[in-house]
Amino acid sequence: MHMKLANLVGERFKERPSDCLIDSHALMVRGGYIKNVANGIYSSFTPLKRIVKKIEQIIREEMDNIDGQEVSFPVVLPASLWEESDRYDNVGDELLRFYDRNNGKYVLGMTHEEAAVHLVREYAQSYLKYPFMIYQIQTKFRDEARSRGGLIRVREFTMKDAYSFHSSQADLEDYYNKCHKAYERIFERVGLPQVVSVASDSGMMGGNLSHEFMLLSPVGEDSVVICKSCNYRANMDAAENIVNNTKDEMSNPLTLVHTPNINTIDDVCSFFNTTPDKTCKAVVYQKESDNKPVVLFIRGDYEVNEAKLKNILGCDIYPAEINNEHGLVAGFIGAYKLNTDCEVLFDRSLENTNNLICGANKVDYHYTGFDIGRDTGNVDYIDASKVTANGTCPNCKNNTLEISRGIEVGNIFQLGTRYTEAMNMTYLDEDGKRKYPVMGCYGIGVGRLAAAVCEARHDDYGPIWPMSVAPWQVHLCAVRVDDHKIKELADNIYNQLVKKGLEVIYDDRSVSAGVMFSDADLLGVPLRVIISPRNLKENCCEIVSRDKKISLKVKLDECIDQINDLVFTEFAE
RNA sequence: CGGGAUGUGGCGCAGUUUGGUAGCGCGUCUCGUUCGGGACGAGAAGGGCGCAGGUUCAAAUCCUGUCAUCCCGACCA
Repeated sequence: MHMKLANLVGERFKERPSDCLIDSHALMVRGGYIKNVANGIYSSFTPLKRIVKKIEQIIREEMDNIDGQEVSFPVVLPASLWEESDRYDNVGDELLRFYDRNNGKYVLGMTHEEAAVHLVREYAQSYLKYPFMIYQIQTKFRDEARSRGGLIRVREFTMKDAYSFHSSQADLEDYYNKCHKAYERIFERVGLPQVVSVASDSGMMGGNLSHEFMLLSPVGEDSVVICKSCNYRANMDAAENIVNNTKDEMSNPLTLVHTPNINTIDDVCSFFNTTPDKTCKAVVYQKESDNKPVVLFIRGDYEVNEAKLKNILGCDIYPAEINNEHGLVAGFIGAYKLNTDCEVLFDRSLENTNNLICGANKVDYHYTGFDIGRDTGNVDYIDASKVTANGTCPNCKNNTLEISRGIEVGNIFQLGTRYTEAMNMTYLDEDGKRKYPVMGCYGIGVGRLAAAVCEARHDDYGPIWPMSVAPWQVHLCAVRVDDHKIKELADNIYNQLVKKGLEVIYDDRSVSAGVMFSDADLLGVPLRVIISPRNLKENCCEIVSRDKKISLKVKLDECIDQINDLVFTEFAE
């Protein structure tokens, strides 16, 4: 089998495609790794396919290492399975629903909890069968509202998803920790030791404890809260916001002020010549369940964390249109004497505040001197605001929180009995009683992980793949193949390297060195071997690493062993 | 689903304001000269301007509709 660059299907581009915003996307297009087929749907060329295979193999080894058994679920699932778990109607539009020729309802699998339960519920009827974990590496489809960033966020993608089943919560927790460690090994082996785990919001998966594995990167889509003083790390959606207010010594009396056309916090601040933290704003949402508005009061300088609010309300929410019903006066909603039949909530950012400016529930009027304790009586405060930079750490209480962006490359969930109960999967326990097994689930986006490696490890000229996932181990360049001696020698070295069992891409095109090296940069193979007249004169070949850290001249009769050594020692990460 | 932008040979773009029947760079093919970081010369192929209507003697340019892509937001195991 000859793997010559001249025959490699796919073209490489000199120029950056205009619609590629992030580097990994641009380099994967420029390097002939991917081609867009439709919105959020890509084909892969051979280089990416080889990378993905290696990543999958690493994942497989680590999953098998924690006693996982590889299985395969269908991509197309009957709606009835999703109705059993009550998700058919509860998951949003990202679940692609369709009908077959007999008008049967089906969905494209976006996650496989139902299929996993379906596969094992007859088998695992005795406590003696537990625990066990099954996993697959397979295509998922999620009809995302907006795909972006090349392989970072797509609609069709390959994912490793694992499902564990336990006869106790304690056993689940034990396994969860094992899986956490396995994930750390996976990310380290693919060349991303810097991936961190953060506490996360469980979202549509249900269940309790969950973690996300994040590659911190400015192009990431998630906000991650990290404490500089301790090891607290959480997704913004799950981060508790701690606000320590101190009251002014004197509470001024409530004073009605005429504020014509002043209906945003910015307007209020410039009108009163003050700052947003001295204001109380109202944010109105509508509940998905009954469409009723919910009013949340929050200090003017904080933002609503909709994920947390959603969890508190127990249903989906969306921004409300305020049409001056329910006693709500758009732009002038205030907590004092708000006469409404809506649910009213107070964020903890308002706890222990006074002398704030708030709306007066009357067009063109605000109050100053609002003292929440005095003017609204005793209210309960909820945690529904976003953490801010330099906020207080919920763990160590220092004001050392930082906010970064992160690419979520994997996650792990303690699901509990959410699915086994809904789908009536039970087993007989030691004590003779019928119980619901406890589940965990564990995902890694394979394509996204490849993109993340590229994002974290590249220069202006191309990706710098680690040996563990590189499409080839050695990139052999024959400069000046019109010289018969060069051609013969390079062919010979190629054959010897292949005979050694090395994965070699061989460039014997009759092109200028610049073209050859640029293409090699785009393919990002860790070791480059250069045969050229110049080297031949010294009876040498040149071995350089893609990251430029190694550059050697090696005698020809030693080069095969030397290359072999480098691949399996120096670069064996 | 809101807001913004863009669709012109394989890729990157100009031309649109002021309608006159499409151009540049890269790439591709042929020949020759070059040859260690995207060489040079000569020649050649390839698009009718996202799509559908309309206005006009004439539309890439104007109008209407529609589709697609990208960006911001909403949403998201």
